[in-house]
Amino acid sequence: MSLVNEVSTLSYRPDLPMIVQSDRTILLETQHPSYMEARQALHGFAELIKSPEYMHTYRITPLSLWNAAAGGMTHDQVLDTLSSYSKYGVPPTIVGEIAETMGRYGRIRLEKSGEDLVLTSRDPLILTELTSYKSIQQLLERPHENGYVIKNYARGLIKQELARLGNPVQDMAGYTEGEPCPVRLRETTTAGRPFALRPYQMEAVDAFYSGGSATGGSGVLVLPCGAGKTVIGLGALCQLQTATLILTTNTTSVRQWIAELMDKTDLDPSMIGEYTGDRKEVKPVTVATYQILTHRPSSEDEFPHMKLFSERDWGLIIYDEVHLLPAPVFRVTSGIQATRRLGLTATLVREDGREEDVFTLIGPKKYEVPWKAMEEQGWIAEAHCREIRLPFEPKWREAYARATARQKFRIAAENPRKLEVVRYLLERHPQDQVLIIGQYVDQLDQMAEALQLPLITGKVPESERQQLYEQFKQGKIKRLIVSKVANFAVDLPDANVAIQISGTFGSRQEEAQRLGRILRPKAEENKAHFYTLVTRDTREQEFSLHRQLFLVEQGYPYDIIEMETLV
DNA sequence: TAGACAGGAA
DNA sequence: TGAAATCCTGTCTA
Repeated sequence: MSLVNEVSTLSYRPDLPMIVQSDRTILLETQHPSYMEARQALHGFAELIKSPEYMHTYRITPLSLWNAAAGGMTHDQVLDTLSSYSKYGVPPTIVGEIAETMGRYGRIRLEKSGEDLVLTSRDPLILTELTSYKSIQQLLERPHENGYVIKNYARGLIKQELARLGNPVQDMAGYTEGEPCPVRLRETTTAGRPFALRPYQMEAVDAFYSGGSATGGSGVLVLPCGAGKTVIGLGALCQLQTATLILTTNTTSVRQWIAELMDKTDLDPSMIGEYTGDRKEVKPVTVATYQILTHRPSSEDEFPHMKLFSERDWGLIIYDEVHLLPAPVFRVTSGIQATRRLGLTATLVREDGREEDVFTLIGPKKYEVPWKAMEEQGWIAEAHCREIRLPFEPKWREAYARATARQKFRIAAENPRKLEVVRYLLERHPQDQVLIIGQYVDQLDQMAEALQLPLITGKVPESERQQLYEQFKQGKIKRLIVSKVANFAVDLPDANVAIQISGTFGSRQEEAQRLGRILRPKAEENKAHFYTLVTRDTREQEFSLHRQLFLVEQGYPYDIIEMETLV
């Protein structure tokens, strides 16, 4: 470390792409020849927070460092990466902070001692310091030769509280095995096609399980859309052979999990249960929605369906789309820390900032497949992202200027000139399957009317949706306009071009999901196009930048095109 | 007993 | 920052 220190203060290397600042942010030049390489290296322990055209800003946070540490990265590796790309070396204060922060991961542990759960540390002083907090004290039962025995219900609470105090706990107390459930992956699907986990899917399952019952067995796997999250869940289930509760976002997804369980495992259908508004089955493998868990007759009542967590001796709980996990489910999860937990997601970021709860209550990031790596291996299509900026007509510019902050975003989003650009793009892609995606139903209505194209919103009955999906899938329809239904519909057919005419305020995961819609590998030319239409110099442009962060972090550059250069 | 629909929730 | 979609439950109809 002292070596890094010396080098960093002595040298100036103008040929390198990065500046590490003492506020733990990093500036990265995007035009630099080693930009891609540096981006990839940074991705392991820093978070992208701004991505204007020439200079990206990353930030190193405690959470990003702990996730890196949980993945086996050392602070020397982090510092090596930083110093090997940094023009001015690494400020000495940062060197110290990174070592200190990463050192905190694993410094405090929970261990099992007979029936007791013991909070312990190699460093008795730190234990004394932390247990002097009232909030911690009230969770302790009594002293122990290695530390403190905690109250039996406090396993989750104490981890949350200590993480809040900046000290993540490494939970080594192990898990209950759960009710056994013999199950294996099949080698051929019901349709007779050979089936096996792809290499990265196997690695993901191993990463989740590795370390056995103490360290392994809880955590989050981060996989792009189309990477086969469900299949990886099945892999974990077959690895553990235990009663499993699978939680997901909506009923379509519940049915899809069940279909996959039937198709790709040797479980008898009588062993698989659906727990939704329609049915309340509790079987060795049960699939439920988050919504039924959080439903309550009135806001003063208890959550009657939360008892599902204790209705069977679950050995594994799978949280699908863990970035959407609702707050009450976090609370219950805090109380069931002895059960193995697997989180699946395409984006670890939550727009509500509860990443820390995911880290402490579900577990650290265990494995991540970068989108670009999937693209290189041909598992997903190669995508081109373009932002097209267009002007207002004077009349609209005026309305925008007069509008309140609230209305501004919507006025910019509904800029009628977007229609011209959509027309132009449709002409450019005569043979492609195109999805036009938007946020406001009024705007979509007008667009559908003007272009004479079919439109799907939440109002369209399920049967009609299925029909349109089917025609689109067969190529009988080549264009489809969709509202936010596109975010939820698992059964939305694949396209190879998406035109986003408006999006929500700045949701990174929505952007990722929409790009995911067009990333299924294509038979002929394995290429996909993602266009996003934005009114120039408005709030819409700001929010668009925020939405793009996640994809830029994954290595998708956005080409900026001015509308005037198109027509 | 199933399906349609309204109303509330997050 | 706001709009839209979804889900769950209860009630009504056939």
